[in-house]
Amino acid sequence: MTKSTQGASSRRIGSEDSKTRAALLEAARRLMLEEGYSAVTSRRVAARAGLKPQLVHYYFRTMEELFLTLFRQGAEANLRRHTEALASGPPLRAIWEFSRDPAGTALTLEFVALANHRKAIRAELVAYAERFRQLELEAVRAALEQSAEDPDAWPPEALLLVLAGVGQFLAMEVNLGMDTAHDPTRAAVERLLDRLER
Amino acid sequence: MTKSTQGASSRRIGSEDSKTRAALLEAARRLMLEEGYSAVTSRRVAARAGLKPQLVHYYFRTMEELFLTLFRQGAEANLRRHTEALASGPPLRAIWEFSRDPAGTALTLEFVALANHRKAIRAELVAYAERFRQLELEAVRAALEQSAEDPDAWPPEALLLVLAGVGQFLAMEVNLGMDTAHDPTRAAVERLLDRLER
DNA sequence: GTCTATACTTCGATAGAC
DNA sequence: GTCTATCGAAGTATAGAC
Repeated sequence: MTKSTQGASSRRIGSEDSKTRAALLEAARRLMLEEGYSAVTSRRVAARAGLKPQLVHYYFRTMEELFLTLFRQGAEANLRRHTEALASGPPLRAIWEFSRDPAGTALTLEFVALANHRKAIRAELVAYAERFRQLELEAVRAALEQSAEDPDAWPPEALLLVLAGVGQFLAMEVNLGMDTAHDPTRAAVERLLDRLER
Repeated sequence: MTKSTQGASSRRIGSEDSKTRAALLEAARRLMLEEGYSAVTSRRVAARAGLKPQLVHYYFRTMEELFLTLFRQGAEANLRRHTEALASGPPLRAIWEFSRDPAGTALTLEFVALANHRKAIRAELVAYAERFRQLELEAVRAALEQSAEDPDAWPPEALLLVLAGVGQFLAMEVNLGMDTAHDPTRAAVERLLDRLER
């Protein structure tokens, strides 16, 4: 279902557990974070890893395949970490902290920009985003049931999107070097969380 | 202060009110919206406008100058429209509608991604973002003074960032084709606005 | 004031050597 | 299984012709 009808290009490809391949992925990840997705070219990735450019196309059929691999790797890791965080502490706070993390948000934003005009990447991104949403939604529902809050005023869906939306918005601005109106906003959200959790 | 110490390149540049120049800018805007900033290359912009690639560099010293011009144009127009909207109707609703507009958000997102690794563009984007924030903050303050809401629980700063953050977040997801949990969130925000305005 | 001929660099990708 | 030689297309930018 994944490598089906596409570019019959029968070129040979390197094994998935190659050390070189891992180095290329790591170089790509850093480049993307530091200079944006458009800096992730075969030549620059290779240079960053101290390798020859052609190696990128030995381990990845196309640049898109490299992007997809990079995204899946990060998304799976995040999914694991987030699942654990939701289980081991107050879940609403976990969602808030996760959403407002600047480094994570920077990478996400690059992938969203990329996804906006690359079909395959959008499909992958949306699929993972839905998994995150369901995971978080369950956690928020459980948390709200234990609180004395009126669920009609702010249903779990709305509370989740407020935490995620405001968190990511703040993180995005922090990455740009902005902080106007951030302090009172963070404080207000923290008060809300205090009221809802414990 | 703007075109100071930089690339002494004494090349001649076309006049700002040229029809060709406007066509190039319009082509660039469309490309950026439809395929992202990385599709905005001199060759593609020209092709889109039905012109020769070299013309891009006659009207703009560098591609960055084209991006800056494009951004300023849109930002100024938005500033005018938004100022008007804030004055002519319920301001909190105006902010909410403005923030959750998918087309506007798509362009903004591209510029943010671009700004994350281009100094000059970041400076320009941050400057305009601050002007927007001050403008909106005044409007929110005025609106809250007329409502019976407790200003300590949700100060103007926090209310503004919730409306802007959640709105943009929803718009971003809409652009990706997502809508899970959107309806209850929109409804909750609308109820809040109903309570605060009128 | 407007546009073109042209130079040089970097891009993704493949076929074939070890 | 791993890497290199090489190609054609596309990128930015400049100098100079009209």
